[in-house]
Amino acid sequence: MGDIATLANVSKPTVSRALRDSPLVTAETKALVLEIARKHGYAVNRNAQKLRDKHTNTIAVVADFKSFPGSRLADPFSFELLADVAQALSMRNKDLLLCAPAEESHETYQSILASRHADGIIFLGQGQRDPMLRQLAKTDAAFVVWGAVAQDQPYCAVGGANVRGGELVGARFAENKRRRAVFIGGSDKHLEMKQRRLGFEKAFIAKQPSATVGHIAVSDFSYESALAAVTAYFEEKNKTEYPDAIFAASDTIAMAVYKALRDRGLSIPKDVSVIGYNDNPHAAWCSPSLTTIRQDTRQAGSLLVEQLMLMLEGRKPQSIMIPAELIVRES
Amino acid sequence: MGDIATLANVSKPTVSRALRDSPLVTAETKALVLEIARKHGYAVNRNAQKLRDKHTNTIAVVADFKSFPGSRLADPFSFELLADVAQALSMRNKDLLLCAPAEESHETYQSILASRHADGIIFLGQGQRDPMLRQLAKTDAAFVVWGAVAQDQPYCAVGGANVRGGELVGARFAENKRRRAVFIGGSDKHLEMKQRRLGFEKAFIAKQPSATVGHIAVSDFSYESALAAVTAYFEEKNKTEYPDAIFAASDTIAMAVYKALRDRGLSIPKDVSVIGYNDNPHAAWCSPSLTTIRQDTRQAGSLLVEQLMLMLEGRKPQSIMIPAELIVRES
DNA sequence: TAGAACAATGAAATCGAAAACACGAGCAAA
DNA sequence: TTTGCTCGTGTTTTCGATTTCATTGTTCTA
Repeated sequence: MGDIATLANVSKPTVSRALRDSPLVTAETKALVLEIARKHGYAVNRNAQKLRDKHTNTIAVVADFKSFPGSRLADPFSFELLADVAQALSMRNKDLLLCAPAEESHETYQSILASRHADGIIFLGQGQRDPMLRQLAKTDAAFVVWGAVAQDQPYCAVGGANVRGGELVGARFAENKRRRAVFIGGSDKHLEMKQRRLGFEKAFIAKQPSATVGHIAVSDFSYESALAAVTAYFEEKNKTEYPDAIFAASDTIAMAVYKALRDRGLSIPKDVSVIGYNDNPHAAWCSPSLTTIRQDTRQAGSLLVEQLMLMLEGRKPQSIMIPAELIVRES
Repeated sequence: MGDIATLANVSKPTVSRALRDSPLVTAETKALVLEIARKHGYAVNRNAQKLRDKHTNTIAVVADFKSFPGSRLADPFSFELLADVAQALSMRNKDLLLCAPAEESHETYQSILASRHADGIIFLGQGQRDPMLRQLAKTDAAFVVWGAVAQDQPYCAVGGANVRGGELVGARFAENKRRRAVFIGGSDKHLEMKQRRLGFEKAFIAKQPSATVGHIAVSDFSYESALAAVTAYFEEKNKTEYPDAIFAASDTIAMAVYKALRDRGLSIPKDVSVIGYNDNPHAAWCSPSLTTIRQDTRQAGSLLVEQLMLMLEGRKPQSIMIPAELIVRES
């Protein structure tokens, strides 16, 4: 910056002001400085800026790419969410630091903020880290979470209306006169999964009091483990006990269900209805196309960013639920 | 840092050295400083560090999330690649700055480096930005690109063996005695697409000299535009001219082909063979399961990072092709 | 025409860490 | 006993931009 100043025959502060388009410098000087800076490919050093300004203008985004080490991709839903968060941040001119932390402790995340790596954190996926997040909330850390929105939560979360989503599925199965429904998804440690299951069971049984509801637990949300879980389930039941409706907690799991049903020669939806969650692109493309629950990731992304910005301005953020919509297709 | 120094009864540089585990300080002092720092939740200010050190330890990754504005996700392949690049970077303790630049010019990217935002750039997807990249290569910018590897390229690229991939498909169709093959993919401005098409046509015609090869161009790689393009293609042909083999430049496009064929009551693979590209997870799940070309994104990610690191060390990087593998399934 | 108000600019201090350099103590060799 | 070296530590300077605060002219008002 000193060089530019010399070249323009002004002082460093003037260059700084010109570059930040301050009203304190003449249009003439401004133009001169800008021209010289451009010509020499000069760009202000962001690190000096960050040091001086004491804020970094960047947000750390924590995403779990792999549902477990060595597996293939997590559900594409996470990526849509990431893409939409990225867009929301870029609209506010914030930089996005993508984190896949090695160690999962609140100290790790505190130090991201303490070291001025980022001004705030967005967690894409609450998963099983609720206890850690509660710890983190005790500090003055600025963060928001995509996940279940609950009553007693000491931190700000934005998430789908999971209970409602479950209810929609339960009601739909009931309407179609299904009698042996099964939920397949994660354990109750996963708050979102628990909400979906609860809403589902309640709504289904309310309308079909004499029907039954089962539960298949999967350890992670990969296709492989879901397939293993469903297969095991079928193998220990005899044919008369087979479900006639399956609610999969994600579309990826639903694909594993499709496979298991096809292997057994069961037809979808005649023998068994299937409903998924998230409305992955290919839910619409597969055959039969998959009925599923859609959550608007675009809206989710911008709400997450919006609430975090509120926190950074010192204002109070709000936990928000975004609607769940049943997309009825063939399954 | 000054405070920690006072508390530990030493000077700032000693704290600095202790924290960086320098051999110049006593194990005793080191332990004391570490303990005090931990207790007070102190973390070194990364921005001051970056300013002083003149390098940022962060890499900018440019990813195109949307194939065109307003569309849904780009092909999941990009995300697998992103995930694997993220992992490769985190193994080297590099931070990942995710960029979705508004303006696509070499100046934009130069200024990311000039402003010390990042030390280097990884472009995930060459797309149509080859001319821009050539401009950028004229500067001393450190960057690598996922995309087509070509002879006269003035920059370092890591990419799939697209010609070879195309050849595998062409050979496979020829083996199956197909006579009217069609390639559906992007224009020749997209170097990767061009390579796939060329390899395909050459290999197919070589083994089936009397056969024909057609070409359907799609503007972007979304399901919707692919479906529109295929549909239009079928509508202007009469039945006898229908292809009996279709090579889709991505699995997403292949799904659109599936849909179009199903709509016309054509059976896969009896009437028409279909082969895709990338081996998306659900290529294996759909029915009939999709024969496709696999590229190892894990390897791609670590090679991209490795070559970039070479550049940053001042050594000469190398463009590298990773193998294409034909995954034979039902289609 | 003096004095105030104002507009544009410059000098110096600051952010937090790290490297260069300096220094004193302890020890070995001469 | 003196010189010279190593070891641990402290002093000082530096990185580059920005924000006081001070300083010029300039214009306007009484």
